[in-house]
Amino acid sequence: MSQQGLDLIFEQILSGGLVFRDRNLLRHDYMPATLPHREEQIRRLGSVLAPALSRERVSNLFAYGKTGTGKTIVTRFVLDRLQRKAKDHGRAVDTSYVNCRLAGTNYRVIADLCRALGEDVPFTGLAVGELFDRLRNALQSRESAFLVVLDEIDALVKRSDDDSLLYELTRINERLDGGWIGVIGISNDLHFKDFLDPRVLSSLGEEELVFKPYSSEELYDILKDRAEQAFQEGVLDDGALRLCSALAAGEHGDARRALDLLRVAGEIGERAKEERILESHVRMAQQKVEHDRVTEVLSSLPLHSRILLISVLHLESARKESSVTGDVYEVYRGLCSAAAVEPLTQRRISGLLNELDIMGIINARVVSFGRYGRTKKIRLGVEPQAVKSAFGNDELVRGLLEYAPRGLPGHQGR
DNA sequence: TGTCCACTGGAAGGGAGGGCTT
DNA sequence: AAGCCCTCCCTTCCAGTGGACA
Repeated sequence: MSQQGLDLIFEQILSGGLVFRDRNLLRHDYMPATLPHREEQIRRLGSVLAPALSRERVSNLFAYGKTGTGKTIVTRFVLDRLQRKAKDHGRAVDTSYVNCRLAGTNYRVIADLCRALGEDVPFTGLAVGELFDRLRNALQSRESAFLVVLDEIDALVKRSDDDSLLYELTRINERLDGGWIGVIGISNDLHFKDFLDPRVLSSLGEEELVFKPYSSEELYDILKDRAEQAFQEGVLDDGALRLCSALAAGEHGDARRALDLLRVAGEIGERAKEERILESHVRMAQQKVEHDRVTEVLSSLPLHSRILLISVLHLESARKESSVTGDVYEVYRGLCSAAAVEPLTQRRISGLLNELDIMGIINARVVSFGRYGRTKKIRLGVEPQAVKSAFGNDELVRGLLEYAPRGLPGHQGR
């Protein structure tokens, strides 16, 4: 491309481009001035948290609903307004937002909370009890209200199979006479409550807030609101907007998904130098969004999961039917020895297969063959081509893609 | 009706890699 | 440096299981 051509692209982007006026409005972390169809939840959450302004303790709250139903943005929205109000009136309200799935462990969640209060803590090494002490001391010395948002709180409980963190957090106020802590738990698993200790549940679930999936019409309103400012006038076809809403509504009313589709559709049109964004662009966007998700997940897989996935791939291309755990494990061991890698045990592989299943990369189903035992039937859940291209950069694994394990077709499936 | 297969999945624990306090 | 305590990733052990078969 000539330097002039490149210059032109940059200029176009700087002037907002032919398609977009401001594409950032279509990102899901963008905070709009209003949140359509969530007035009820905003009011409820606002009234639960309002006492914080006068330093009174607030009830803990538990918000649940599926992904993209506005839980996170509503919470952030209300906290943001609350903090502004507090500032106007010279009151101190500290807030912290932690995504428990990203944080990963109890330790890291509390460490994040400590840091939000200005307490410097190491990323590992301390006893959890010690961290709690530090958190308590920080709260005590600040004498402020501390509102904590624990997003994807279910990940924490399920992973560590231990809700002591939540128990301690909800009880921390009992031993404080200066500041206090209010917990807002967010979960997209509606059955999450079943995992909780009744004591935690009664304390955390003092208030409950439910986020229903958006309907297609509601999504349309949300998208229209943002699209009007995000796109240049007259660029976006109304049919494209309707299709985005309908597709996302089909996927449990996910606003995040709808915004992604719209943004990617715009970008596809922009790159093709189209003057209008039509339904066809949304269809292409849908494919691209899915492809990107798979590629991202695949490229973040650790070595053994990669070898395992290649084993499934080999079996599937050799047989055209689903394989069982034992067969997959055998091929996996073969590949490991070809790559001079120490294989993991079958128990561990069984766990990895479950993980791949949850991610949607394979489909695994427990079946019984009666006299011939009980096992998992395993099929690849993504396009073989996607696996090959995602692993293309991995020298070690790329060799295994070409490697033909011995005795594959002769080994009959049942 | 009992047996038996090929696993599944829970539980416990080891050890590597890390940091803290004394 | 020693003694703790943490997480992460893994192994070992083993009870449990659905359903075809004798």
